[in-house]
Amino acid sequence: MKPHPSALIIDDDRPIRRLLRNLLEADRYRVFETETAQSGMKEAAARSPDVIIMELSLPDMNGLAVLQRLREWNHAPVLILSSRDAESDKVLALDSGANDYVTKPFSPAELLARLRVLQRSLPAEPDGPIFEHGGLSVDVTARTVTLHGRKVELTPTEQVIFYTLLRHAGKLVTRKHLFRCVWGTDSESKLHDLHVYIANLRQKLREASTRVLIQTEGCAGYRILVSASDSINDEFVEPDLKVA
Amino acid sequence: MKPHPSALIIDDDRPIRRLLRNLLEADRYRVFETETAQSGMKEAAARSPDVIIMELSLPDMNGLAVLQRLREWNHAPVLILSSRDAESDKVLALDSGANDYVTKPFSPAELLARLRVLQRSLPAEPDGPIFEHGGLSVDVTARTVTLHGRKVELTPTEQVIFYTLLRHAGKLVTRKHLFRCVWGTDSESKLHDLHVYIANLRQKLREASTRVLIQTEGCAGYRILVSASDSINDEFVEPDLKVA
DNA sequence: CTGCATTTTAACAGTTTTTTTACGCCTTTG
DNA sequence: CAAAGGCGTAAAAAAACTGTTAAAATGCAG
Repeated sequence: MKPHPSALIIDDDRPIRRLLRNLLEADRYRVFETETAQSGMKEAAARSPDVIIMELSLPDMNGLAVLQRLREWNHAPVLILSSRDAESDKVLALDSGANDYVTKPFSPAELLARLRVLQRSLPAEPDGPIFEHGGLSVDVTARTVTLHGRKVELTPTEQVIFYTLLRHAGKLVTRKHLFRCVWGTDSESKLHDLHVYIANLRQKLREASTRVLIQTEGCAGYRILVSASDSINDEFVEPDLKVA
Repeated sequence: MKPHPSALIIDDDRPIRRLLRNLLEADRYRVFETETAQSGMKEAAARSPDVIIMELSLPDMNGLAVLQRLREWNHAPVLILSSRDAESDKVLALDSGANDYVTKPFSPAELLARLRVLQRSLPAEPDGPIFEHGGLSVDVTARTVTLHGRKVELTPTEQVIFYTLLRHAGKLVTRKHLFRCVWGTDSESKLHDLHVYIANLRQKLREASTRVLIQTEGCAGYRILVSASDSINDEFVEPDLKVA
């Protein structure tokens, strides 16, 4: 999803256009506007907006015809914002390719909400966040960790620890913090367990690659380092990982 | 597109339900109906309707909560048909996952047109209803699964589980997600059932071919893998499947 | 009502994960 | 230097979880 979606307004009523522009820009849209069907179609082609807001009664062409011609090549969602509120108008418009129909006068908040619906229904859900750096790739939705091609099998608890370390890659993670993340308690009773898990993690990571290191820090906690190459002396980076 | 789309009505008002049923059946819908939110979610899971029409004020649960819980696993378009016409109701519902909002009393023709829009904008059911990969072919509309020529007979529940796993082939599917898809609830009470169904599925799949594997992942869920050949050592692929 | 298919329940076996236990290395410190 | 404490590793025990099978309950069509 673009950080700032764009909207194209096709309406011959200047006050309405200004009202819409203010509304949309307050909601962080990039706004384009035109008065006529002809220029509207040109703008739609030139700007390829994320959504189109259109009046049905345009000076130079029937709105329905515009819709049909638009739909031949453009798949951006179209919201009809019209003063005509006859049932037949609505049905015809919706069946001609419009995605929603709002009558004037309209509720600004509702219009914005309906635009959000159109935005939401558009993009096919992409795969979840994938972190990748130096042969280490973590697919959060698939819950898989691969280290230069080799799949690393982690138990649930190992995953929690690994992801927690990775989330703060390069930074120190205190044992206390790990206790809380894994067992929900900061009691020292699980100290032995942590040692065991760290050992297991190290072994599994070592079997796959030398590019990931878990350092021990004083009597405080651990720190994970990911290097771009196999050379230990390489500069270790601090990836900006976000894991659920 | 299925020849006869199905619709689920969730409304506690019997006359409204009858009105809607007549309307929809005249438009060649297969219609299911329930009165409560609880049974509504179960029906949504069991029938997997092409569209859901729902009242916001339900006797047993807030409609917004239903929407949000539904959206965690079900992507069928939802049209809210409510007597509440406050702007805040509309905005909240639309932002909670509803795809359209119509107030009672409503125009029948407009409602049908809006339903057609929802059908049209669906996840754009792509390459026809048949999925095929490495000897596994699934015809969703005919509800048949064949594995290198051999037909696999699956019970309805097995199909839901199988399709759900397949839809996220290669990805982890949590038990919670499966619970919701199959039973419409995330209660752990069905844990045993899930074990049984997975076992049955594995057996049926094994009898037909070794190309389909259902892996168990930690204490999280399952993951399905489909390979191109019978060799177990072959690289398992993650087909880009979209099943309705 | 009866019979069939499906779903649910229940019991048990098998596996994985977590925890416990034991031991050895290393550094610190009196 | 020796003792103590923190840490790493390995293996075994315990617990939790999952797989499998069979039987009982349920729901549905004829």
